[in-house]
Amino acid sequence: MRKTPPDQPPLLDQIDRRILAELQEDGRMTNVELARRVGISAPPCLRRVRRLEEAGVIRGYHADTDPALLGWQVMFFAIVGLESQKQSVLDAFEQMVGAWPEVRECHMIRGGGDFILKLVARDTAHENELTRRLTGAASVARVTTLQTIRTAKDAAGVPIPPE
Amino acid sequence: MRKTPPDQPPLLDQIDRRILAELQEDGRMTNVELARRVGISAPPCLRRVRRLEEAGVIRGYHADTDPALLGWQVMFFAIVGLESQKQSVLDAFEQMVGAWPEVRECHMIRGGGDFILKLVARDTAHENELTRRLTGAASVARVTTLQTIRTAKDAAGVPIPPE
DNA sequence: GCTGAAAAGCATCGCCT
DNA sequence: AGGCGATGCTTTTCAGC
Repeated sequence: MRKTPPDQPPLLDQIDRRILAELQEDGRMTNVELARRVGISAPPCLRRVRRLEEAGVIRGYHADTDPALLGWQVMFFAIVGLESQKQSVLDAFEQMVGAWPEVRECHMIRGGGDFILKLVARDTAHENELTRRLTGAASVARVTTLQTIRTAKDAAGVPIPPE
Repeated sequence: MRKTPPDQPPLLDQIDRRILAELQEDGRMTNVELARRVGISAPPCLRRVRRLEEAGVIRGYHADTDPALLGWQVMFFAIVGLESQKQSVLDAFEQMVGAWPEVRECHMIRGGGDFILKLVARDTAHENELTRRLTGAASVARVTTLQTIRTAKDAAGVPIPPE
């Protein structure tokens, strides 16, 4: 089957893409420097950045901090299976782990009733305690943890395609 | 090169912690606004930020972009087991996936010879292709993929403890 | 360590091409 | 759409506390 829709006027042109790539790399770059790098002057560059922010393409800017230097020596993933796929159970689980500061990410997995979580812990004892809290939580059927011992890659953002 | 950190006294005081919490939330906040929020004037606030950057506590700043709006409709994790735990095999695998733009994170897992990867794909066909590329890569023994269908939480940075 | 003033640089607006 | 020039803020340095 052929592709259905003809391409609309590209919402993002080449300059927008370069802006996004630059700001994903250094989100605190000044607008003047950004404009210089993408080859336009500062005012239209700022207009483009604002437009990208308002369109939701840029959702925000965040400092990237070193977990170990802040006392989070352990990072681990947890794959959590629930006993039910009822919406109310899923929602309750998301709400619970959403309130735990150690849970940094929570994604529902295709297939039903499973989640993958990314967590930080101060040390192994803390990790064990968090795992026990997960295992013992309401509606949790099984928990598998994967402790990371080395991060070979941790890239910001997503690839910006050349198009 | 080796550097011995001479830090037994609290390297981070209460103000530093508030600076980190604010910049994790909004990495593009002006220094004047940051200083106002943490209750000091701008010059010492800027000095503290520079010190945190130079100490490696702040590793960088990144724009947070919307994957779906940039054409990455699928996010998934892959748990990859290798056939060997030899260092040269582990290194070769890390180097290979490190060069794939679709691989956003690659963590070695405790237990030996396993990795967890976070990837983005344009669509399900692209996801399948990436999975096949992983499965067929040198030294890869098994691949389990977990496609995310909903992200309930995706927090920036790490918790800043009150201490 | 902090404050305050001052110089340089930046963000941002209005207007023009 | 992009660029130029003007204005007000912000950043940054430098004194002095």
